[in-house]
Amino acid sequence: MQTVKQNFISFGEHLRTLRTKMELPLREVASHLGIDPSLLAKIERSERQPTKQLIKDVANYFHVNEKELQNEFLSDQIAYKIIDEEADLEILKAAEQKVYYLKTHRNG
Amino acid sequence: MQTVKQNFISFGEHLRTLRTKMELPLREVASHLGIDPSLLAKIERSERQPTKQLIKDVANYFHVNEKELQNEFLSDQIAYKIIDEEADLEILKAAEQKVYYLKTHRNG
DNA sequence: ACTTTTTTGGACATTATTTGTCCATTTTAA
DNA sequence: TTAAAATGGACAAATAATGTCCAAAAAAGT
Repeated sequence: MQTVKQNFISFGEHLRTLRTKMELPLREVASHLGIDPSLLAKIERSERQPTKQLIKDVANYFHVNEKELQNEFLSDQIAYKIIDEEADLEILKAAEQKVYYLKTHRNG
Repeated sequence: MQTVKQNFISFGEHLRTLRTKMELPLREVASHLGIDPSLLAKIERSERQPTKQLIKDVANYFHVNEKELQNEFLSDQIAYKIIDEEADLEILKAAEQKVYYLKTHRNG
């Protein structure tokens, strides 16, 4: 049996899942991460954004892959942006092309 | 013959193309747009971001589609973000799924 | 070569946005 | 019903972005 990855879950929701599965209160986890419990709660609810350092700390604390968490957070940001700019999903394809273009044309 | 759309061109580059094709100096266009020539230059070079109002003004001034310019700018932002976070292009798919998910789950 | 116009780019004050904390209130569970 | 946990608003502090001014560099014109 393998884990089914639901990649429409936000970083915050994922974080909350990790925490609640271990039955830890905000207080406990926040303390280990060196932040205020209220801030942790806000991050879980996507009312605040995690810093890179926090993502790293979360990955260490819960023994999950850091890069995966980073990607998760980044895709959140992109999704939210598209929604509140009411943009067409087409722009993702355009963005992809731009990434290719920019990467192949770096330094010249 | 139809126009070939190169959608890896940034908003700024597009703007510069529009301006130079009409052989207008920064001074001239900036004045019509109500901004400093230096700011316009920076926007053309993607050193500053256009406001929504400016995108609208640009669309009017050059008689081009506003929504298209908006999308162009937005895809720039996403592309730049991916590049400087050194993120995997996979996240675009994840973002797309999140958009679907969030849109279908709005209000509940 | 000289002058004028255009463009670039740094410095900087201003404005806007985001962050993290505190604390009161609400919710949950014991 | 009381103790612990979670929420959420307010707010100061930190950070980031904006737009202007101006001097220097580059390009165009004579």
